[in-house]
Parts: sequence; structure tokens; C-alpha cells
Amino acid sequence: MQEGRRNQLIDAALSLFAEKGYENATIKDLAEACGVAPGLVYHYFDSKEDLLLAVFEKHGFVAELERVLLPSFDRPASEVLLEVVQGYHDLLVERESFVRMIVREAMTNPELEARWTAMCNTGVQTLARYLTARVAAGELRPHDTEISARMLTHPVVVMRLTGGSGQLSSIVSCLLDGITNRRKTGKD
Amino acid sequence: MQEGRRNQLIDAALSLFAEKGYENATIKDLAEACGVAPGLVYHYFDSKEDLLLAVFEKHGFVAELERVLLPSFDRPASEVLLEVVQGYHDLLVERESFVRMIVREAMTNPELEARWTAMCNTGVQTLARYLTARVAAGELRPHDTEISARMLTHPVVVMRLTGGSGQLSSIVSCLLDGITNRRKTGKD
Amino acid sequence: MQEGRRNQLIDAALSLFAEKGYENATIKDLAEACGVAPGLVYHYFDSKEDLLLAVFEKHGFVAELERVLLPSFDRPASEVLLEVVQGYHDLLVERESFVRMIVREAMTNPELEARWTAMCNTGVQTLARYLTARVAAGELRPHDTEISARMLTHPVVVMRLTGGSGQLSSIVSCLLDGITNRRKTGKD
Amino acid sequence: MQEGRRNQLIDAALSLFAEKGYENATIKDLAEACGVAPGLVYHYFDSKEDLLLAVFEKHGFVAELERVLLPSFDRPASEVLLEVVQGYHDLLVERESFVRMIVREAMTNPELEARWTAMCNTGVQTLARYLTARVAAGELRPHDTEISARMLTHPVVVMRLTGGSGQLSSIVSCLLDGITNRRKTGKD
DNA sequence: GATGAATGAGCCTTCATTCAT
DNA sequence: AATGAATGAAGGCTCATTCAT
Repeated sequence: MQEGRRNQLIDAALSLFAEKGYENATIKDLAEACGVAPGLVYHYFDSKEDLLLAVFEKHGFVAELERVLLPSFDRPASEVLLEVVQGYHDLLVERESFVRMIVREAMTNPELEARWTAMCNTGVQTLARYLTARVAAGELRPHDTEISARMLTHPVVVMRLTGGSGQLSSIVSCLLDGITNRRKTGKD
Repeated sequence: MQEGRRNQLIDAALSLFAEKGYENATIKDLAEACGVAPGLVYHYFDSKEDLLLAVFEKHGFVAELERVLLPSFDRPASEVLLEVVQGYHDLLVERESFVRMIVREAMTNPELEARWTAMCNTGVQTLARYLTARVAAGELRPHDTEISARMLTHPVVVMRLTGGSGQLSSIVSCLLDGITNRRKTGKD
Repeated sequence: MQEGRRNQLIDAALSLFAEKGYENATIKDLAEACGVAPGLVYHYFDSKEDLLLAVFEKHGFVAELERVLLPSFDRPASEVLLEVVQGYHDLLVERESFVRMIVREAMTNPELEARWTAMCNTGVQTLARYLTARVAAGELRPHDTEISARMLTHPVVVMRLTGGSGQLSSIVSCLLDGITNRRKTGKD
Repeated sequence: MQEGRRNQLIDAALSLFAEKGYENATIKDLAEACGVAPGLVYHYFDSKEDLLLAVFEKHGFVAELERVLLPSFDRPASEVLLEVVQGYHDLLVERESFVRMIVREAMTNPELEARWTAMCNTGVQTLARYLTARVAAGELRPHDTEISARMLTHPVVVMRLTGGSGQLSSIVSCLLDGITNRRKTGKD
């Protein structure tokens, strides 16, 4: 089994699946993209579905996600959160094909739905753990840290997926400081 | 043209598309679900793609979205935001099939991607307009209101789509008050 | 469901399967033989295997076999056996395609093997029952009637299948009278 | 050219062909069964069909058949026929795989049909020659000896192939003595 | 001798779509 | 409006075969 060829097929498959969707991408497409005969694909994978799973094996990034979302507990949120959100954002950009693919296929493929759900929740809980540590440290007030983790990360994904734009630093400052006006004004 | 039959087909199509995905749902599936012959579908729609568009025509909910996300400008955010988030959440629940379908198909169908992007951004901007009004009213501090609108809405969608759970009220309170601890503690 | 078209497909399938063997006969072959598009076959049958079963449903001939092999018990074997063997022979000729097909496929398809085994044994036992009656009637001597039934029928099948030739009447007379020389000769 | 490897391939091919049928057995199956790479098969055989022929070359048993079916002319049939039938039966049991394979493939492969026809007829004629000798010797009455040869052998094959059972000795006694009742009874 | 990656034709099957009734 | 037989273009997959190593 030549790993090189196998990897080439997996990577090309990811591109195709992300671009056209799993069922619209044909084995022939894939073969052409790799400059090989269609039959060869079945030398490396049992089936198209098996290939899809192989794509996940190779391009899944739960580990990276956890690394990015888990700063050391003793660094202050005010300093670290922007790094985290930025890192999360960069990871999504780097893995955009994969993300678009999994978001799509998870909607109808139960196995993939489970994976993508797990990935999302793992990310949230990892970050929440850090935030909880900062609550304990007295930097942050006691609150639902899973929710604040979601408020930091979910807007980033949706923005990537819908072409929306916004400053990541604003996310952090809104969350840290809130949006309520605490200064006295003449109006109210 | 029997409107009833047409509507029946569209609704059944939505269910099917949401459950199995557009490509995996067949015209025969649809016909069976409606108890009619496959050929009949083509009396009401030019093609399968045309049917997909008809589903959007009937089940798109930009209007509802705007209604839910636009409270009257003179009501305070502290009072209104939970209603808004809850209303948004309920709308997503009610339209879950549609949402799952569009999220999926938008990943690969440019026309649908445009619609879903527009829908998301419309929602965000609608809510942002209200928030901006509250900044002007002095209730909220000056900030990037589009971002805060995203922080209110995006976590809700992602939670629905990934089976995550969390209190909606926590979203509102985190955003309004921030998560920074402002009380003096022994530690800091 | 147009029975006519269905029957046409089944009959053509029988010819093809008998001539080329089940796996060498293609759906395209079949469609061409019937002057229709390949896809149409699947309007009438779930799969190629389903079609094979339908061929059995329509062309199996256990009933005819039993009719041919069961004369009335009171007619003497000396009179009736030639009719039986001839009738059996004629039935095989008439159903040659089916027989060749089942003989072939039974070798590897367990379900078909069961059917063909049952068919063969049913035939043997039916004829044996008649012979037993003739033993009881005193016309035939007590003996293993299942074996004599086999000696009457099996040579006929094998001859058909291997292009061998021989007088059917000889089979009957050999069996009835034996081949031992009972006259005195000078030699022995 | 390693004869050992070649023989191993042929024997494994016979098993596979008998079990699954020629078309359903793949070269890969064969290679796996022998623990070698698929390509190696083509060092020993030009093609799959060539391999099939090689199986015949090695496993055909016309010689054995003739040996079994040709007793010395001066031994009496009454003594020898049971040996012959039993020997024929044992040969079929020993070569069951081959028999099942050839029966199957002969139905559709003209070349194999010729071989199997020839084999059957050779057997019949060999035995018939002996029987004719016994007629000349006065032990047996003049009759169609080819038919009696068939009546001795064909039931045995069919029984093997259809899971039927019966005493071989009954075959011999039915044929030698006939089944007609020659004793006086009250009835007749 | 031996490997196994690579080929490519062809198979079964699916499915959007058409159309005569 | 409604049917469902019929089409035909792919699509996933298999497999005998080749060939560079």
C-alpha cells in the first residue's frame, strides 16, 4: 500500500466533497483529479463511504481544537481570550474545507453527525474548563461558563460559514465587559 | 392547478430534503409520501431544482426572522433581549427542518448559499439596528453592535444543530453584564 | 404493472440464462432482446436475482412433472411405463432451457440447489409410488422401487444433457425383463 | 517454472470453481487462497480460461473412468457389475468437485460441453463394450447394451448431484433380473 | 519467480424526466 | 389532474489483466 497515493486520494476527496458535496462528487471526478483510473480508488478504499471515513481519520482536528482552546489556567482571560478566539478562527480557516464538508454531511449522516457534535462539544467544554478556572481564580465572576465559551466560539464559525465579518477582538471585549452602559449619561 | 396538492408536495419535499438531503431524496420517495404517481410532480414543478426553490419560497422565513429580531426601539434591552433570544430560538425550533436543509445545501449550492447568507446577515443587522438604537438611547455602551447581535444569535443556532444545551437567559446576562469580576476579592 | 411486458422479460431471461448462464447474461442483453431500455427491467424486478426467482416462479414445472410421472395405479406397468418415460422425455425437451439453467445454477446457488433437488426427488418418489402399487398388485416383484424409478428417469435426463441417444423403449424393456439371459445356450 | 506452485494454483482453482462457479471465482480469490499475489497467476497461465483448461488437464479422469468401467470380458456380469457400479460411484465421490464444476460449466461453455459429453459417452461405451461381450458369451440376453450401461451409471451421477440416496446393489439386481414378477400369484 | 499498483471496460442499479393514455 | 411505463445517462463497483520493480 503506497501511502503517498492513498494520501493524495484522501486530500483530493476532501476538496471534492467540500466543494460539491459527498454524493455529487464522483469517483471518476476523484480519479481524474489524481490522474489515475477510477478502479484504483478501490485498491485503497473499500467503498466511497470508507473513503469518507478515511478523510475524517486524516483531517479530523479534535486534538488541534483542544490545544487551541485550552490556555494555561493561570494566565488571565483578559490577556488570553483574544489569542484563543484568534487561534480558533485561524484553525477554522486552515480547515475550512473539512468544516464545510462535515457541516454538510452531518445534517444527514448520523455517524458524521455524532462526530461533529462531539467535536463541537469537546471544544466548548475545553474552553469552559479554562473559564471555570478563571472564575475560581477570581478574575471572572461566577457564571455559566459553557455559555460564555459558546459565545466566544460559535459566532466565529457562523461568520466563516456565512461570509459574515466582524472583529474578533470585539467578541472578547463584549463578553468580558458586557455591553451595558455603566457610566452616567444625561439622557436616561 | 390544485394549490392543495402543490403545497402537499412542497411540504413533503421539505421533510424529505431535511431528513435525507436533497440528492438522496428521490422524486419517487416524494410521490410515495404523497400517495401520487411520480409523473405528477412534473405537473407542478419544472424540475427537482425548481421544487427546491419552491420549498424556499414557501418555507423561507426572513419576515418572521425580522419580526422576532426587531423589538421596538424604545424598550430597554435588559427587558427585551431575553424575549428576542427566546423568540429566535423558538422560531428555529419551529423551522428546524428548513434550517437543517438550508444549512446543508448552502454548503454546495451557490444560489442557496446566497439566500442563507442573506438570511443570516439580515437577522444580524436587524438586531444590530435595535442595539444601536439602545446605544443611542444611552442604555448600552457604544460598541460593535453587529458583533453583539451575533453573540446573541449564533450560539443559539449552533446549539440547535449540534444538540448542545444551555440557558438562553445566560446568554443575555453574559452579554449585558460581561463576565469580568468587578467586585473586590482578596486575590486580586 | 403490465403483465405482458413482465412475461416477455421473464421468458427472454430464461433463454439468456440458459444459453449464457446467469452471470454471463447482462441486463443490457435482456433489455436489447426485448427492445427496451435497461432501466425498465427494474420497473418490474427489484434486482437481477429477483428476476431469476421470477423465472422459476413462471417456468418451474413440478406440477407437470408429477402429472407425467403418476399413471393410474390400476394400469399395468408393462403398458404404462413407456408412456411415462416418453412423457418425461417430452417434458424435458419442452423445458430444456429451464432444465439446463437450473442444472447449472443449482451447482452454486444453494436456494436453487434446494429447488432442483426437491424437484428431482419429487419426481422419483412419485413414480416410485406407482411402482410400489404395481408390486402390491402383483405385477412387479418386490424390490427397491425408488431405484427402479431412478433407472427409468435419470438416464433420460443425462442423455438430454449430454447429447447421448438411445431408445426409450429399451430402458423400459431392460428394466421390466432384466438383461440376464434365461434361455439355455450351448456356450455356457 | 515451479511445478509445485502451478499445481497448487490448479488445485485451488478447482475448489473455487466448484464452490462458486467459474465466473464468480476471482483471480484475487485464487491468489489469496494460495497466499500469493494476483499477478503471479499470470506467470503460470495465459488467462483465466487457460487456467480452467489446465484444471481439466490435471483433474480430468477419463482414464480412471475407463479403468473402472471396463472389467475383463470373461468375468460374469452377475459377479462384476456391482464392483463396477461401486467403483464408478467411488470415483464420482473422489472427484466430486471436478464433477460439479464440469456439470455446471458444460451448460454454457461449448468446449467444456464437448469434453463432458465425450467423457460421459466414453464411459457408457466402455461399459457397453463389456456388456456386449457378455451377451456374446451368452450370459446376458441380446439387448441395447448402451442403454443398460446408462441405466447402471446415470442414476449414480444424478443421485450424487441431487443428494438422492439408494442402494447401488439394487441398481444391479434390478437390471440383471428385471422387475417383472415371474412367480405365479393368485392375482394374475 | 514474485509483487501489487494500476488500468479500463463493463456490470448492476438508480433516478430525473418524458409522454401516451 | 393523474398515471405509470419507459428512457437513458450516469454512478459505484468489480475484475481480468498488465507491467515496472
